Amino acid sequence: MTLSPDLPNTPATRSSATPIILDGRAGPGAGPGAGSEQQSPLFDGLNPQQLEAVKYRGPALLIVAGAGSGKTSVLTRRVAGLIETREAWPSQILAITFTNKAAAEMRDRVRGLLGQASDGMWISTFHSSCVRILRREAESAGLSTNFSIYDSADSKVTIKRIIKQLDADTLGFTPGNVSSKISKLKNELADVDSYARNANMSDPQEVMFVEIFRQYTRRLREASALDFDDLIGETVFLFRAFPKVAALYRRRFRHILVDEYQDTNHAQYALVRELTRPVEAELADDMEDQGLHVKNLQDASGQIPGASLTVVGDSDQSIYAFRGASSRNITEFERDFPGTKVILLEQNYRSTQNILSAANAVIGNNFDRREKRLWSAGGDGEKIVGYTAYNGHDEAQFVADEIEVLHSAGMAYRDMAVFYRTNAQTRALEEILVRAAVPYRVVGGTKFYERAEIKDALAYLIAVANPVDELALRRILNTPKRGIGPATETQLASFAETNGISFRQAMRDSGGLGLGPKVTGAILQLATLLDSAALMMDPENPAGAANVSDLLTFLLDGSGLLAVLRASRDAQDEVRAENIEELVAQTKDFNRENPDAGLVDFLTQVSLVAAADDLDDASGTVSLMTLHTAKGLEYEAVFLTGVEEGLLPHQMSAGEPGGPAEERRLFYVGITRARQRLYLSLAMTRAQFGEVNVAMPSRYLQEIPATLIDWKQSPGMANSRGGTQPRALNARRDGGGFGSRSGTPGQLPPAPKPKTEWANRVTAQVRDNGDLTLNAGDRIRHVDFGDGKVNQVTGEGTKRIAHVQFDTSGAKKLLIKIAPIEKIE
DNA sequence: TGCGTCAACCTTTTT
DNA sequence: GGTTGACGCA
Repeated sequence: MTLSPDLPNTPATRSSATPIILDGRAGPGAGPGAGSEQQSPLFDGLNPQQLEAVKYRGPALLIVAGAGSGKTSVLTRRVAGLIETREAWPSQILAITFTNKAAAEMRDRVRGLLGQASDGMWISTFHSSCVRILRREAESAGLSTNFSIYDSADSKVTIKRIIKQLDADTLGFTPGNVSSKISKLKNELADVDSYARNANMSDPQEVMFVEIFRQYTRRLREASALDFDDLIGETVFLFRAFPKVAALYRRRFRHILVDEYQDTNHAQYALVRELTRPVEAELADDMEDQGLHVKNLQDASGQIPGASLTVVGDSDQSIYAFRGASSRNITEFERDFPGTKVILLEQNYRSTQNILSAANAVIGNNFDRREKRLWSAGGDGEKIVGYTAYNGHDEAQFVADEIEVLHSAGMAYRDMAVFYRTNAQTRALEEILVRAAVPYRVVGGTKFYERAEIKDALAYLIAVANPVDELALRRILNTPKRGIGPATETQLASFAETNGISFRQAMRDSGGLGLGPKVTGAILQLATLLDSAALMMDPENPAGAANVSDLLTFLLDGSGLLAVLRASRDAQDEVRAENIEELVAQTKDFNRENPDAGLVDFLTQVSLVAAADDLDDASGTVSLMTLHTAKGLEYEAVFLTGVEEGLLPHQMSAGEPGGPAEERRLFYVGITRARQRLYLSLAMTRAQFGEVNVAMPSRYLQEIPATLIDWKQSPGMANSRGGTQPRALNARRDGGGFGSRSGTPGQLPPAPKPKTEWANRVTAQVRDNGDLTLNAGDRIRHVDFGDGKVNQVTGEGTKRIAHVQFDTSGAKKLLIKIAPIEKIE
């Protein structure tokens, strides 16, 4: 195994001042000697295309960057170059990424290159940039500066209420389909009115949808809230409606860089367009008169030319079409921005040639793409390892075993990742990884800020920050339980509606509603709590201007939210209480890191965290994530699981135009994350909704040349020997068994080393062994693995781990407390 | 109003 | 397999 343990093997340990993409793995031709006239370390070790991409100057630059071709490095050096040569002030640069993590990484790297000189740049996500603009320009935008940001769950709750109120479910409307339709429309910059103008109003379905959309829009406005899509759309509308406001930002940002351009949707495209338009001479002169110093920016005709635009993208990695992303933006870039220079980066510095060959072969099946072939100077490397498991647990066991093999060969856990198509697949993986005592982290999934108890606690903060946010108020109304039921809630809501007052005011006035004294008391108490909390944050109040963590503590104490959870005997509530304490700790961190920031800033940051953002490179654990989350990341070893029909490509994608092609890109993205080792695994049966279904190998597997894969257990083998004869694996497609497509019979060779049949057949069985004590030398019997000898016991308490040599299943680590084992003599 | 039980539905991917 | 909603009872 060539794991090259001597190489600097994590991104985290690399100094950002070194040529990041070209560390010890760089091949010939990429190293020094690419030019001798360069004085700046910015140009060190770049290949000719990269160098050109860093140095080129012009109105528009499109960098078509294949996976692993060093685009982030190019982008950061380009930014640094603009500053170093004094072509731009930091404040004139706007760099946009898709995730906060990518933004943070770019910021760090630029800081590594420039030091303090990088302060003042805007390096952030589309959404964060837009929030920043909208809060600054709230007055023009017709918003309050403290507007709430609704995540998709918030939107769905709101829509659900509207559907219920309108009885629209009888027409087949669900929160899911309505919210995705509204989202699509907003991504196309449509609003209710523009949609209604073109709607077929003789269709009752259509009429109802317009009504839902209208009410949704109204509710958000009344709550002073914007949903995710609004953040972009409203910024575009703001710029279009207020040329003077737009001119401020057009003047300010002279260099705009957009990463992952293939994943921009129409609204984001429009935003980029608006920002890169020139400022008309007349407007520029006005600005000069107001003391805004634009003289040196104006050209001969007096206008301020549009900002220079650099976009980086790869249509082969476009995986967000479902969210309205359109690779049209990248294919039509040259037409949209005349005078564009296009640079292709095809040399890959990440993966072995075997991995790249597989990736190229797979993506080559997508027609209608610009031909691009990744190549590496780093050598073939190991073969891809394939494994066909009996079921999801067996697959997970394979992953766990291989992780341990890699780990004992010297690879750190943090350099390994397990990918899957759907979040539901984590269950089996987690069960096995816990049992096998493999340290892991699930990235994304049920995110911290999406947990119910965290949303409850945050709703208290939101209710203070934005008193008219009815959604937040209704969430906390009876959380923790104070005897305010749905009936009372509805009464308060209609009381507010009929009197034209806010829900919050209705709570304050609830004394006159004739509700029971207990209920009234509870409502008034909550209203008072929120009012005094608001006073704490009021800058006018001399004793006020409390920080976020003080406020949160005050609200938790006053509401009893935390106390109730602590008092509960439910073990789950214990976890929930810990989560809330974690949130308190986070507010303290926030205060420390952002001494000048307030409540609204904290809530904004929380609203915009993405799955990949909480990924901690230093955690020392294996990372588990969806293929979507994996984009932009890289690992020494990658396990791509569930490579089955129905999962990858996913069932749901089959009906959608371009679905299978997008799924193929997803597979491609997964493959290209791997540096040294790639594992592809699938299961013959997979449990779904507690039901076991037969799975077939993914069509994409056949697109990888057989010579690149070393099957430890091939689909064909599993078919012939796994005792599942009637369920011939590829029967539906060609009847010839797996791999006999289009005249290439037996593309997949039989497995070289027939292992013990289903030695790994693993069940989901878990037990609690309580106080079972094991010592080195003991013999044990495992439900799945059979008998074995304990070599060593490590760890303490509930985390004790037995290192066992099984007679037939090899060496494994087991978490003693929950492993299905017993001691034998 | 709260709580228990049962049934339905679910799962694509996410800023 | 796990959550959410409807329904019925205290």
